[in-house]
Amino acid sequence: MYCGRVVRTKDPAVRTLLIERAAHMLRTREPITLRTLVAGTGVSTMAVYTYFGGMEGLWQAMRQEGFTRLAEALDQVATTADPVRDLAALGAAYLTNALASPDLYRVMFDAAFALENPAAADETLHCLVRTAERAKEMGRFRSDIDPLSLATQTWVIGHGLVSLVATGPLPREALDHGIAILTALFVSCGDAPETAHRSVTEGWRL
Amino acid sequence: MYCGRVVRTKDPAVRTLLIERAAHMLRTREPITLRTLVAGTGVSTMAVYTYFGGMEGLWQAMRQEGFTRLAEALDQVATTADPVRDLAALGAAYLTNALASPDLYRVMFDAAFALENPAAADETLHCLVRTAERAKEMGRFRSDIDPLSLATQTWVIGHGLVSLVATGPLPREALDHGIAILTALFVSCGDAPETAHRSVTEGWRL
DNA sequence: GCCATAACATAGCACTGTTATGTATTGTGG
DNA sequence: CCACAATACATAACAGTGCTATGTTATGGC
Repeated sequence: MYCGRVVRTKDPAVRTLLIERAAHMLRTREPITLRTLVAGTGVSTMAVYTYFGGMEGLWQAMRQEGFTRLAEALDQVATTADPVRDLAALGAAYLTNALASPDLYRVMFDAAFALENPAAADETLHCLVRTAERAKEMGRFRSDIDPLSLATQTWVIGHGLVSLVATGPLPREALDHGIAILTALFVSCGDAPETAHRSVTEGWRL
Repeated sequence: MYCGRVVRTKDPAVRTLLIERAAHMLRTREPITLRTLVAGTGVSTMAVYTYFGGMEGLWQAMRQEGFTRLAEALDQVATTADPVRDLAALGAAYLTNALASPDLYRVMFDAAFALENPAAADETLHCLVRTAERAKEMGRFRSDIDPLSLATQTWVIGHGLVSLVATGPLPREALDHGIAILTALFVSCGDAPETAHRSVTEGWRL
């Protein structure tokens, strides 16, 4: 059996260089095109095709990078003895991360990436689910509460808030609505109203 | 003082023709470009510039059209004796309208249209606010509830749901989470849990 | 040391939105 | 009534886009 010879290997440094340059151009609001991306880097336009298979592949890589950073940001949220506070803090971290780089956020949730990487969504939800489970085990939530559903609902609230604020319709102060909605949601899960309100306002530090 | 003469007037029919054709191409997933848009219509590419000032102007007109249709869809929601049900129905109508034409929805909330037409958002919120006021007057909500805030929160929930479902991360069944979140929100406003649940499930017909 | 194969560079293609330029049309003031 | 000025519209060109065809260079296994 003939095994084809592998003769040249891609340089991973070039790949990360392009991604970081694209991320930088995204931050500085420069339009990212094939030619502006490679300009000044010394590499030619073909590099985008050998490393990403085209511009769409680069955007996919950017989305992956965005989800990775989001997961890191959520992981850095402190775990305290109050899981309800932590759940609100995770929501706040979601907002902070998204509003810190709204352009990357827009790329992440750009349409037409359906099912491209369904694991990314689950990964994002994972720490939310664990925190919800913890709150349930501590007796803050009723035993019939589904942690995954609650995590999803928390995500929905955070995403709706940051979407409407980032794209313009709602002013930045509207983020405070998150406190009321989350508190109502957690109370409906069995937490005591005063306790829930205190935990949420404590975790909701933007 | 010299007043310039107005000698030729634009034909409004051409404007609506282009908008409707663009809307149709949006529905049929055809890529909308300057040339594909005017192809077959008999008008030349310059028409887009005389009527919209360019492609960006056409997208703005599309957004306006989208918000107008959304307002009409919300206006068609029946007003019953149960304002809490109506509030949930408005949320459901928002989802239905958005998912019926997800591409138009994406255009509407496309980024970089910040403050382009801030009245559009208020217009969208208006019937939500009125319904919230009605529920408050009927004693379903506490007297300290701010209808505008509650309407905004309802909008945030609906928008978060439809965004995550339309762009892929969440499956369509996730729309059912709206019932739990809205019920929790309305209960937090003073409505009785059983009554709120019944009203929301009644209004939440997708 | 071959030499097949991948990495890379160059030039061109079809397409995009936009604009410059020329023509046709039309309402109105004299 | 009608000449004219200003607008609507058509044609063609321009700069820029992503992408691909083609040629060149470099490299690692036999």
